[in-house]
Amino acid sequence: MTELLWGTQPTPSRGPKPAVTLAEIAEVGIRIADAEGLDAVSMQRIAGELPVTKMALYRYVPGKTELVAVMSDLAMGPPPERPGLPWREALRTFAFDLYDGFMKHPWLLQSTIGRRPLGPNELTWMERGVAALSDSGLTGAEQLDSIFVLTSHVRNLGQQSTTFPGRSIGLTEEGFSESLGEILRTEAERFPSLTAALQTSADSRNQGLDFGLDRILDGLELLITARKG
Amino acid sequence: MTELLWGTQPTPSRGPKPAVTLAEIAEVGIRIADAEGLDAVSMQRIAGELPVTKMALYRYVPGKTELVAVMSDLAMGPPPERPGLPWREALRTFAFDLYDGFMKHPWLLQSTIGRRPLGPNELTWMERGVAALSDSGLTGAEQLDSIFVLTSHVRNLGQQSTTFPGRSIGLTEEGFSESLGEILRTEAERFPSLTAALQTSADSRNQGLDFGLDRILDGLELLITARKG
DNA sequence: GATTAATTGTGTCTGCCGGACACAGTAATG
DNA sequence: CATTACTGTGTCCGGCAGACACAATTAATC
Repeated sequence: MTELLWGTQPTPSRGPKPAVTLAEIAEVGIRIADAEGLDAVSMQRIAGELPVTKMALYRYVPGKTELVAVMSDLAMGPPPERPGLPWREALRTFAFDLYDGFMKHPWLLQSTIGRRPLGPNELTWMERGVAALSDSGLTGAEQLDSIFVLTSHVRNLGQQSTTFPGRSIGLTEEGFSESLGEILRTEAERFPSLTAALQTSADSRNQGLDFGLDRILDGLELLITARKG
Repeated sequence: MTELLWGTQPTPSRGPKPAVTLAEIAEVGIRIADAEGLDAVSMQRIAGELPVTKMALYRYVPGKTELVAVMSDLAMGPPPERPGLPWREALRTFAFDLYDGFMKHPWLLQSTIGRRPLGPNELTWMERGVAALSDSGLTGAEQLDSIFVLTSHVRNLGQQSTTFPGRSIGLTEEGFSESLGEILRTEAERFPSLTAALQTSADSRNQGLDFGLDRILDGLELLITARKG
C-alpha cells in the first residue's frame, strides 16, 4: 500500500504497455466522487470512463479500498504555501486552507477516517501544520496534538455541515432546522437548555469555524506563553 | 423518519400481530455492528438472527439507512447523569462520557456523520452539554458552538484511533507508527518539522484527549471570564 | 356469524457490487 | 525464434438492497 501511495513501484520492462495509469484511474474516481458522492464510485463506473474493462483496473490496484486511498491523497493535494506568518496566523490560515480543501472534495471526510497509511500529500499537510509550531517552545508531542485538535475541529465542521449522498439521510440546512424546531416545540420541557440556547441563537449560523478556532488558539496561546515566560 | 426515531407511530388495530419489534431489530443490528463492524450489518444477516425473513424487516423500516439511524440513537443511549458540577468539570466529564460511548460502539463514528435527523438520545446528549453552560453568560449560539468544538475533538480522537473493519485499510497502532517511521527515515528532508516533532515525542501517546480538552477548556474559560468581568 | 379491510410475512426477481480466475494477446530479453 | 513477464478480457460467484405480487391473519363492520 505504501508503494502505491508513494509511487515507489518498480516499472516493469517486459510486457505490453499499460493502457492507462494509476493517476488516470484515480482522477476519474475523484471526478465521480466530486459529482455524485463516494458511493457512486465503483470499479464498473470508473472503467466505463476509461478505455479498459473493470477487471483491468485490478492490474493497477489491489482492491477498491486501496484505490480510494490513492484517490484521497491525490484529491487532497499539497497545502498552499503560506510562508513567514507568526504561529497564530499560520495556524489560522492552515485551518481555513484545510476547510477549503474539504469543501472541494467533501467525500474526503468519509474516506480519511480511521487509522490508515498516510500518503505524501496528507503528510505534507501535517508537516505544514507542525512547522507553524516548531519555534513555539512546545514539545514535539504537544505540537502534534495541537495540529490534531485543529484539524479535528475543521473536519467535524465539514462533516456536520455536509449531507453525504447515498449513505446518510439527505437533509438540507433548512430541513434540519425545521425538524429540530418541530421536535423542540413538542418536547420543550425535556430539553430546556437546548430550547433556550436555540431561541437566543436564532440563526447566527456558520460562525462555527471561527468560534472554535478562536477558542483553540486562545488555549494554545495560554500554554505557549506559559512555556516561554 | 422523525416518527421512527421518536417512536411516534400510530399502532394499527387490524391485521396480524407483528412477529418482532423495531427495537428488537435494531438491537440485533447493534450486536452485529459491535462485533464485526457496521459493514457486516445487512438485512439478510439481521433477519437470520430473528424469526422473520429479510423482506419482513421492510415492514418495520423503510430502508437500511433509516435502520442504521435507529440503531445509532439506540446504541448511543442517554448520557449518564452528572448533577451539580461547575461548568468546567461538567464539560470535562461530558467529554469523557462521550468518549466512552464511542469506544463501546465505534461504528457510531461512521454512522453519525453528516447532517441528519436527530433522535431523542442524541438530543439528550446535546441538552446535557448545553446545560453545563447555561449559566456561563455565553450566548445561546456560543453555548452550542462550544459543545460542538468539544464533541468534535472527542469524535475525531475516536475516529483516528480506531480501525474500521472492511471500509478502511486495517492497521494496528504499531503498524501505523512503523510505516510512518519508515517513510520519515527515507524522506526526512521533505518533512523536517514532523521528523523533529516525532523524535522528541517518542511515544508519549494517548494523551491526545486530555491535551485538546485542556486547550479548549482554557480557551472557553478565557471567554467566559471576559464576559463576566 | 359472515364479510370486509388493513396489516404482516414470504418467495421470487432484478440490478448492482467487489472480486477470483483462466485465458489470450503483447512486448522485451535471451 | 523461444522464453518470459506482463496486460487486458470474459465468465463466474456470492452477497447486497430493494420492488412486487401473493397468501395468511386479525379486527372492525354489517
